[in-house]
Amino acid sequence: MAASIEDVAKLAGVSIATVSRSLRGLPDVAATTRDKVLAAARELDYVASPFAARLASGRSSTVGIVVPFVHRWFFAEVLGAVEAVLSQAGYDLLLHNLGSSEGRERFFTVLPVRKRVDAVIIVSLALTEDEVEALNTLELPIGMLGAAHPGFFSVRIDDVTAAKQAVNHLLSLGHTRIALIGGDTDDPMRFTPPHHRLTGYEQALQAAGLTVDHSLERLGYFTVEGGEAAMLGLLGLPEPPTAVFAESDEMAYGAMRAIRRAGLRVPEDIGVIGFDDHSTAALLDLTTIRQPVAEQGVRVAAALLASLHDPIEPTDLVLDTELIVRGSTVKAASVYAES
Amino acid sequence: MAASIEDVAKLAGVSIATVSRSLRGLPDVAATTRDKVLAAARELDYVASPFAARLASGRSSTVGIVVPFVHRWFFAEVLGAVEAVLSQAGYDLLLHNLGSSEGRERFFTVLPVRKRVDAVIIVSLALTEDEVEALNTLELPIGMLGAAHPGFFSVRIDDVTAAKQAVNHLLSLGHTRIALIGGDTDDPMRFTPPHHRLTGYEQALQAAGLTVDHSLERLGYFTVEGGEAAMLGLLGLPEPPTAVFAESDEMAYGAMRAIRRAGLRVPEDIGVIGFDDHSTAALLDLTTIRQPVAEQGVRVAAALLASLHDPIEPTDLVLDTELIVRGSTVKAASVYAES
DNA sequence: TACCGTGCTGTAAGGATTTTCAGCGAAGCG
DNA sequence: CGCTTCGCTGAAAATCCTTACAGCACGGTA
Repeated sequence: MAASIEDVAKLAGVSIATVSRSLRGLPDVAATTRDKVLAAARELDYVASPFAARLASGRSSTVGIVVPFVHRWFFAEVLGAVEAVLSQAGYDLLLHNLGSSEGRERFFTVLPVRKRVDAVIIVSLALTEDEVEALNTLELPIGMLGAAHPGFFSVRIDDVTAAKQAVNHLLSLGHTRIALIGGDTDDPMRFTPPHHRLTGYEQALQAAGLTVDHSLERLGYFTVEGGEAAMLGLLGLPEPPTAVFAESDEMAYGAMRAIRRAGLRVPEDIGVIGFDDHSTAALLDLTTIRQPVAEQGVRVAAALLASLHDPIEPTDLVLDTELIVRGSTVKAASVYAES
Repeated sequence: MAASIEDVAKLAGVSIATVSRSLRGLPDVAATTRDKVLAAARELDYVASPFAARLASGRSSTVGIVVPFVHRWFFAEVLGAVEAVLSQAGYDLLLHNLGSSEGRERFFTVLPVRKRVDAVIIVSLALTEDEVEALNTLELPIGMLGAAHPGFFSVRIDDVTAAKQAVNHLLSLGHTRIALIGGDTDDPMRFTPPHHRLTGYEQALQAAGLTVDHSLERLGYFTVEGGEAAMLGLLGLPEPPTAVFAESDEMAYGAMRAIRRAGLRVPEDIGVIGFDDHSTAALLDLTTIRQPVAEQGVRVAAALLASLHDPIEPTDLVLDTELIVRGSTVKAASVYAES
């Protein structure tokens, strides 16, 4: 049988109230008393029951995180960063993986985090008004990552600007026929990136005095296969593009594969730029836009922890992205492209 | 203010005990009574406080999962599978990411899952006796994934056999000088795979009547860079290998890069086989050994849930691996290898 | 008719903390 | 020296459920 606070109190010769205070490092405990308590606790190998503590205090020492797909690189990376911050602060992490739009719907109707977390992190979801309302009924600090919503604290990158960064890089190399391979802007999961990156793409072209050719915009799935299919479509055009901006590295990989299978070279015939700086981007020598993934995770987590003490204002923190130039846009020592 | 069980009882005109029973679907409640209670609960938007329930019942409805590095592909994949099973059963998932050997040590000394989970899943860790002892003090059902330990339930693949599968494939192609690029068998994180795969590699060679040449065994990091460095070493040998078995797809990627940078071709000059069937393996046209990752997750999770009702025996469940032949060992339409 | 089981329901005892409030001795102050 | 303040400690209420047990009404059995 595990020891209870009463056993510790008895052994230390104090009341349970004093044990509680000592163990939690509260003030108003004499140093000698505290030492006695700590010694007793150590001897009995005592740990407070978190559930009893949570029930009594009303605080759960837990934060919930909601991600669309844990197994995808971006989300797994975020999760790792968030977990590190929280566990170090003594907080538990309650993971909710949506997996599909049904899962998403279930989450927002059931709200399985109710009465069990102190704060919630929402990753990469563009919230509907109903969802916002549902979240508000929780009356908890909410942190968003990778998307923003008025009234909520958020950490993200500026997808519009980042997309411009990508397109401008292609423009600076002299390309004028630049295609876009992106995610479906009508995606039921309502990711924000596709929409914003498409906007950035179009704005960059217009700013350069080019007209937007919608036949060069291919929207589909956020996967390698999706990128490949989209590229095949582009290659079939009477006048194919000379460069492609893919909204994710994975789509870029698919595009590169399609280009090479068609007997063309990257970057000589068609330049490719991706987005994310996925861990394999360097390997595949893909030029891309790097976004600080772990940092975004650390920032939301830290902000939420802080908000538990003194409420913070719902700011929208925008982190910088960085252009990483590699061999898929600029002729260089591209291992896979060399003969 | 959120409604309490008492409010529901009052509204439904029954006692709180009946409310509790009704809401949890226990028998011994008249159908009409239950309906009244459910209606009242719905009207008040009532959800039981999990902490009060846990304190009163002694059950936590939570299972803890311990992974070395969440952000790595394999673990993220496992996590997703486990979460799906648990959340569907109404269980919470408490994530613990070790991150380093210090993190590992901290976990096993502090045992942060104490008094807060009903079961624990340990992923890919070869446990020391001290760690086993620590886990046993928890007196909880323990499930292992990707490793086994007598006395514990486990789900895994047979790394020795899988490694033989890989080497036999190379042998069947006529290779006789086959190198190994693997993980450090003295890794402080004590992953099991490196050790077993090395064993399988050696056994396969011996079974084929070949002598094991230790200069062809390169053990380092489980990363792209590690694989590349190892391959460089092999290429520098007086008589380089004609084929390489890498213990992970990522190391295989590194090896392929090193080979191509040296001006050699895959698979014509050197064949490469990996391990895992990582999501990018198809993209890079890498022959590999596929292991059922999600299935392992589903199996442990399900087994542990079952063990909460009636204790199961500590079986060791071994799932099959599968050889996936692609262009890195057999001349085919390898996109990146073509001139 | 007396008795017994059956099917439901309610009462009340936990469960293990946190936290409020009262209290006590000692020190400080005038 | 008397009174206040301060520092520390303990008693007990509060947190919100689950569950053992007792009890009640009713139909069935002997």
